[in-house]
Amino acid sequence: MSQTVERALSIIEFFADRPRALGEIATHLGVHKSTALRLLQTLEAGGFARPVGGRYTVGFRMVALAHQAVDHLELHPVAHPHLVRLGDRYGHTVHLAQLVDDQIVYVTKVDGRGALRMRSRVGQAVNPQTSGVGKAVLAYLDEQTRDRFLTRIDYRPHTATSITSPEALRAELDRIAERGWAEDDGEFEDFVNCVAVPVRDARGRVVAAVSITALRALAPLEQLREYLPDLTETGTAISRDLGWTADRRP
Amino acid sequence: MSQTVERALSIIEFFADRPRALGEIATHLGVHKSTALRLLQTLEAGGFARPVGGRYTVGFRMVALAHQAVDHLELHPVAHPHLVRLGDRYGHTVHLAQLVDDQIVYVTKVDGRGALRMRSRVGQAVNPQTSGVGKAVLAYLDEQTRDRFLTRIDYRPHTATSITSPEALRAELDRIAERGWAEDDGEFEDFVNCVAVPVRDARGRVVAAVSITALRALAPLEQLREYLPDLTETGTAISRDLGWTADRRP
DNA sequence: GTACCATGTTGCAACATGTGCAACGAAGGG
DNA sequence: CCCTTCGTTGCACATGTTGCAACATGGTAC
Repeated sequence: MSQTVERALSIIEFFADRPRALGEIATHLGVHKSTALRLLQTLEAGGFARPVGGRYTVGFRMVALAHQAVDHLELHPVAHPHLVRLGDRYGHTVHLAQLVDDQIVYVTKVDGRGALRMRSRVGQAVNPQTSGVGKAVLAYLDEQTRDRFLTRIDYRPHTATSITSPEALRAELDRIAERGWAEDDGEFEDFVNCVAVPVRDARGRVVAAVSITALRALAPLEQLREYLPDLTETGTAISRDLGWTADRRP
Repeated sequence: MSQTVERALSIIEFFADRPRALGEIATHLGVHKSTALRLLQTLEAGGFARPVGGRYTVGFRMVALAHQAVDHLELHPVAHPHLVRLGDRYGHTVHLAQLVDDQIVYVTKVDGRGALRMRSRVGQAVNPQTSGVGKAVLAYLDEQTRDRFLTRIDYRPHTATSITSPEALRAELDRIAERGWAEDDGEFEDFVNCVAVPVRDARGRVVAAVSITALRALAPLEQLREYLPDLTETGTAISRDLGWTADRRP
């Protein structure tokens, strides 16, 4: 493991939050200003840092590479048009989260038409137990993988409706697997709710989930549930585009 | 400048293109496998790399940081809803490109409803002379900045309609400044055309441009020009949201 | 079944590379 | 005009990075 690279990455983490001056960065790392400067110069030369008013931020080369990476995820280009259609029709925020190794990560996001934007971000890992997409994926995982998730989860409640024990979560997941869709009843932020359905790959395994999210004040769960036929159809359409055919259900 | 960090960034560039195996990466850098491995392990630990089937790709932490950075650009959150509205209404691809230092960079992109997607990418620098957004920004720059752009440009033609000399470009920019909008008549790829208008900040300076882009076969320039009243209104609306008022024209 | 090749991984010694220091220049405030 | 603060440069030292050789693993051919 390379100390120098570790420091460089740590710098990026630091100024991604907000632009930072050289001095700040040096003290943050606990190194001499000259050391920080040389790392920054290297990052800047590579387009990973960019000076702005005497401070440094994330450079555009890094942004472009990250977007390129998302485009390369097989799911993103396939699913995107479907999500846009959903967003168009209902005006609420639409998410696609994908199972990647031991995480469930937002891969696409279509903002709703309202003035507020959800805090979620593409590339961010979701809380499996407090989000619709998380539960929609968990519900269909094989025993072993699901258990690995269940034991790693931090069950501290975010809101009054949060699921706070593996047992409760397991029961909820069974219910979800049976009826074919999941919901988030303000379990992460009490003023936000959503409905979600799974997405399958060519081998019939659930690899992702699509959700429609809205402020409770704008569209309560009862209303979101009315979108389920369309949402389910969208989930199936994406699955089909990925090569799935109904008869190959595992 | 740090050689180690340089190598690490070079690795990211390399596997962002497509997933790469350790051996490939080592020979690409011209270093020993063990060296490449340690750099990769560091990148992986920091979430900047991610193993996938014996190869490495861009990690999700890096993606999340890049998205965070774009959200922090003042323009992006302000302009995004306006662009979505345009995309909704016409179904064509909408771009927002911002002037950042000595580059014009795509900051937001709303994909059209067609099956094809434009190759452009958020974070990518645009060709100033062959794109609508590029020319719409150039047209309003102060002499000095504009000239710096004009001399740095590579005037090799991309298509039959490309502008191939500083003189021709300068004339075109004057025309644009006069009428208030720019167009790209297949100057980068002959089957793509677009119209673009400038966006001003609170001080009245042009800092960005919005464009509607479409395949010529789908919507030729004559049709795109019909969107100009709406597009102009959108540009003005974004400018107003940035604090601009018509009387502060410089 | 075995031999072979390609691939990724670890321990170690050598030295190239990154490090902190001190000194300098520039910019801004009292 | 002095003083402080911040970024930048040159240099000597030693720390962290490097390549090597040996090992481990998995796949392929015979």
